[in-house]
Amino acid sequence: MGESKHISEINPESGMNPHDFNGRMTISKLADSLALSKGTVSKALNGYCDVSAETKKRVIKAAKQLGYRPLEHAQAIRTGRIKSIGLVLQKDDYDGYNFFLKDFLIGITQSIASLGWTLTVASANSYDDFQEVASRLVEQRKVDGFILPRTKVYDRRYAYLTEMGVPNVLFGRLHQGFKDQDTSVAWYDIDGQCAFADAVLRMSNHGHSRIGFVGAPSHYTYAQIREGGYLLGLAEAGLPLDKNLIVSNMQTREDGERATLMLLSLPKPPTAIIFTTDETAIGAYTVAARLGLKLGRDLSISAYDGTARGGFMMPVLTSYKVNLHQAGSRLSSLLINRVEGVKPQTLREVAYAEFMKGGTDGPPALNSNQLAEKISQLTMNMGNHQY
Amino acid sequence: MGESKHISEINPESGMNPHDFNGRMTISKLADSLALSKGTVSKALNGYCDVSAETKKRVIKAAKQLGYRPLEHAQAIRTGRIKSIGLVLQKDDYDGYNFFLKDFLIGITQSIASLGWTLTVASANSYDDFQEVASRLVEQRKVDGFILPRTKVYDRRYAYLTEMGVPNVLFGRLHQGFKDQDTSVAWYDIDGQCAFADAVLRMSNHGHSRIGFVGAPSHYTYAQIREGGYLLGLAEAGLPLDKNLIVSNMQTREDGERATLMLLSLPKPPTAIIFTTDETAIGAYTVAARLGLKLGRDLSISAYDGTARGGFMMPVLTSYKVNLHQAGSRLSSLLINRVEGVKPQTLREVAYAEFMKGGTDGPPALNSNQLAEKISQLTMNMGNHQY
DNA sequence: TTGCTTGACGAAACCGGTTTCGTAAATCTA
DNA sequence: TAGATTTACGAAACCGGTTTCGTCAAGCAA
Repeated sequence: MGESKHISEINPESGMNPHDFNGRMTISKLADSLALSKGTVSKALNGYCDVSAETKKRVIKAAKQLGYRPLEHAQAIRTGRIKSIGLVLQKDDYDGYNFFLKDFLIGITQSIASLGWTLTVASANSYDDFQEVASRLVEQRKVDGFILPRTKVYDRRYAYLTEMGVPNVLFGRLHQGFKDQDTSVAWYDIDGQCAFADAVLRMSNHGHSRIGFVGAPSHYTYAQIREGGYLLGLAEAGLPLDKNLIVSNMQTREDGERATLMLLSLPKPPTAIIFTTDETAIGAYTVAARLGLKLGRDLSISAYDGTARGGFMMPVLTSYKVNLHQAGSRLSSLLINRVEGVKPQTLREVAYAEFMKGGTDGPPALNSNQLAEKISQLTMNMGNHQY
Repeated sequence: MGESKHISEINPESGMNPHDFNGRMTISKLADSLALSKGTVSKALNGYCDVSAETKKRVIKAAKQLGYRPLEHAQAIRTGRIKSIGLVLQKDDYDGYNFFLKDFLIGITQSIASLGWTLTVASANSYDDFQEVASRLVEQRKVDGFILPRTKVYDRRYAYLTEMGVPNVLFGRLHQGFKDQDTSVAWYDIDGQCAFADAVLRMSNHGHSRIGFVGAPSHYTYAQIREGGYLLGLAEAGLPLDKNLIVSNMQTREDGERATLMLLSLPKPPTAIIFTTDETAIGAYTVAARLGLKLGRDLSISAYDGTARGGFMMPVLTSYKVNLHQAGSRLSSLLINRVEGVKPQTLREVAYAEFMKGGTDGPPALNSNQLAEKISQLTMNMGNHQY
């Protein structure tokens, strides 16, 4: 906030010396060297049709030779396009993606770099804050559009951006009945349904008939989809649905502990539990250790995400691995298309998670009754004072 | 790559409707409403001294009322400042920070948002690639300077940027003898030396006299500094230095396993091991489990980083927690100062890691000889075929 | 041949800012 | 009070691009 400025104040100690870049090739210099006007050069480079094919070739060749690259923010003041993708991290978001954020970011940046686009990262404290952060970025033209990770069933970020006419692509789908669902939503999703159906079938094939499910907060679309997969899997395996075996709205590791405990305390406990996320599944390790149950034998579990920390556990957590590098890459590609005016209806993709066999699932050593018996003995021995 | 463009081609389906923002307050409109020239308004807003104090007040007030905010990339074409910080993620970087990347990014973005700066994230495949990525960002004026995480002893990124006159701030220090060390380096570091000296003292206070050390790749400055802390701690505790107790250049969890095994196979094994990173320390869990050693009793370990996955382990890993949110915040502040011409000599800060007591350290149940005895028995029983 | 298109380019306006420079009025000297 | 400075602002150039518009020459049909 300098109160005064003079020409002489230009600081020679300043880190960036503007003169370093005075040799930069500008469109005017390029035009001079071609004996054309800069308008014509601009038009040639941007593919306007009122420039002859021959001239276009000459210009493009010279541009390459002389290393001309337009200054994108100079273009932007006219075109309104800054060639930048926005990603807003939410501080209050409890996400396993944290563990793979680097993969995701590299996926995005690698795929956009060759197109001359960049990634602008911002952060918000909450969903409400998002609105402010996003509008600042858009008004300041820092960003042409947004990738919206962790889609909620009714996603206010999507609603807000779409209303403002700001391009966006969802990582995950919306609720079926969400307004404009059919016309203006672009998304990329990794299908949880088939993965969870598969998980149930695997457990069933191991010989489990009572299979529990630990769900995520239901405002996330993925939570509903994965639960749907669980139900589908039960149906396909010919197993009855027992609502007591479903615990919903679990998110943290501690939630996972509680959920595991609740399920194992049932009169007829499940011999296998399928967790919506690796995070909650980790909670089962603690409970199993306390109860003296061996995972993969006394109790089978499997999860979804395929995060590194599942691989750190002993035994390694059986899970479905999500390719976040690819997700970042595809999402940014979809968004760029969206910014360039492609209709959202055509910008929808589904990918699939990859099964990663760990050591936490296997044939049940005990049936449900035996397991209940064992648990009650064990907790008795422990004086039952912990629970 | 449209081969031709016509006015009529403006796509009404295009996501971003430029007209949405035509209502934006520009400096010209602001000037009109004040009956001043836009030059004067610009000068008033930028604190030039040839505008009367009264006019300045009027202008600033009106700007606030009308919600005027300059378009930063329009300013940039004249000033050369885009008010953006660059961060290049390296794909080949094996880093524990991955687990805290979100914290780090939020730390950066939160502290710069209020100043109107943004964060531009890019990625490179290697240190060589860094040069290309960085120069593209600078030439295109996408970025005013860089935060350089994971400083190496001889950091080529720093050398390159400094030579090009591009502002940068290191996360970590350089080697003492690095050229320009004293004049042109700005950095933020979390001091590992005192943490590792402290770790040794704690183990010593527990009653350990043979304390091992597992080091990180020595081209990282932090590896040298932390090892220095270990040596300092031994001296302070009055313990002799036994070079057999030091294993260097370890990075992954598997490295940690190997290192632990090597140390425990010594004729006089350490009863405590201090790991440079959480990552390598995790490897000790596997080895301890295999050998039937109870961490925190038969073998004590402590580490550094304080990553979440240390907290997931059982028992919880004793570690020193690094505040990456704060690091991001301070680094960006230092960089902005650097960009604005503050001399690097004054842009150096040290912070300290916080001790996090877990369950992996405690008084030794066995002395070194007893431990060796136990290990040899255990490995015998296992038929010794695994090693 | 004449008149009408069309093609291909340049001049100039424009985008939203910053900065230089000129100058009238106010203030200060002598 | 005249002359010299300052003060405070406007006009206009400028940054590096894009886009509109005018125009001239070539090509076309009548």
